[in-house]
Amino acid sequence: MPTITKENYLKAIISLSRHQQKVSITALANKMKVSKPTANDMVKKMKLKNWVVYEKYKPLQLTPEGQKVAALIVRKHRLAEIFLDEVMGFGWEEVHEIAEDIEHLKSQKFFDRMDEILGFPTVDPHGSPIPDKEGKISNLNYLNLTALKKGEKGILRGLTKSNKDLLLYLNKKNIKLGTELIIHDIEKFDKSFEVLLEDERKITLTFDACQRLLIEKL
Amino acid sequence: MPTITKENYLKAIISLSRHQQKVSITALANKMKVSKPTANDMVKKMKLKNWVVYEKYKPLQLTPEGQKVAALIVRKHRLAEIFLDEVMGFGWEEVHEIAEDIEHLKSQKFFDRMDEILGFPTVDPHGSPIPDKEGKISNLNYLNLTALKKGEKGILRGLTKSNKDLLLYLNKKNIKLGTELIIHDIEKFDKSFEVLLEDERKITLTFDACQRLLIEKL
DNA sequence: ATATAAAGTTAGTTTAGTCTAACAAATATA
DNA sequence: TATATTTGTTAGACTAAACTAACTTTATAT
Repeated sequence: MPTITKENYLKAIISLSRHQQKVSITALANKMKVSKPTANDMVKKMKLKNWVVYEKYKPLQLTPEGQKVAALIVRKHRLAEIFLDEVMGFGWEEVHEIAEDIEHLKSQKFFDRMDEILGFPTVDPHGSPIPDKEGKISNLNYLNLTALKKGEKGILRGLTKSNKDLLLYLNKKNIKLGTELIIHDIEKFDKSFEVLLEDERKITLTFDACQRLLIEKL
Repeated sequence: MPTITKENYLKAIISLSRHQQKVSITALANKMKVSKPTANDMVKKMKLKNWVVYEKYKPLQLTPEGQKVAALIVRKHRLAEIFLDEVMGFGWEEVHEIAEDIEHLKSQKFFDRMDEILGFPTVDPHGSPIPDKEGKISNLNYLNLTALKKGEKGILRGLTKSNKDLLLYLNKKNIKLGTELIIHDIEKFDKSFEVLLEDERKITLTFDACQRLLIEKL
């Protein structure tokens, strides 16, 4: 049984390995806001549980077993997020923090019932996929908005590296999951995107913002 | 900030002091399923936090401060129970276990929203009162069913010392919170109660069962 | 290629929560 | 009342998760 602490280390590792598949002790320590020796010790313990591949002085990686345990926590997190949003009426920008807490609950029944109430969703309100009960992640491979060319059309399906500010920004512009976007123009000098929305509004998104939007191309 | 462990000790103490106002170390150790030295140490720590009044070799008691902290956990527990029952469709007999886990969540917002969704209830599905946000318990002083005399009428408002078997038993007889009961007769030799229900059914309840039913007298 | 910086490790300490073994105090009972 | 039993305490040890200080490897940069 993973403790809450170890669950959080696992989450930190998968989160870090989304951007670089090999993870350093220092990166992990920073993410977890602990000292390097603490992260080091914990990695050794996780190795004993066969959750990570690790050799002294080398970067670490999750084992398939570690990935599964991690995916099941992510599953709980994301189900909680949708539940908070859709059933309890919390805003898109406040669900993450509460879900951080809920994801560590042990009751399997509780999450199964959420899943059922929500109609067995496969993507959460941030648009990220929800691992199934076996920890398998269906890879829907969405594109980055910056991969689209002038004139192309897509639907917002998710966000990467989402944070409060991005969520509030999108909320303000009334852009949600499912919103249809057409690339009207791309400004050469700063790579900003002029995007046309369903309701005919034309808005400008910085390149940085576009990099965070996951799109299903139409 | 109470840790989850200390929260559970507090809950154990209020639970024990419902039946005897002074609580012994041994009773606490048994309730928490830990050794006596462990309970002893913990009581010392709780004394430092000013949650209990305690002198060596004497029974212990919660301070007003300890009572408040405990009441706020009970509040979370009971809100969770109703939410699980009414919103998530769990059965009356399965909510307790899940709520044991949920009650330790830190997010105030989460419980406030539950409270709102449920219409600010003052009694939980087991019929026990819900402490308010300040930890105050409105004492509705319900009577024990055994306090009623032949011919008297009451409404089931709660249960004491409820357990799975009692809940299943009442479920089977279709007795719920709010069910109206009339004392039809009291059997002298075993003190069992013959009770008339709203739907004209006449059922027999053992004295033991009656002792667990909290009634609002009409 | 060597020196410096960055990254990782070891050793020793701390706090929370748990244990067992042994002893002391309070209570019950012959 | 004296003894036995129950209850409570002390002492010492363990594990998980954290820390700092000091040292070793590996990487980087003249």
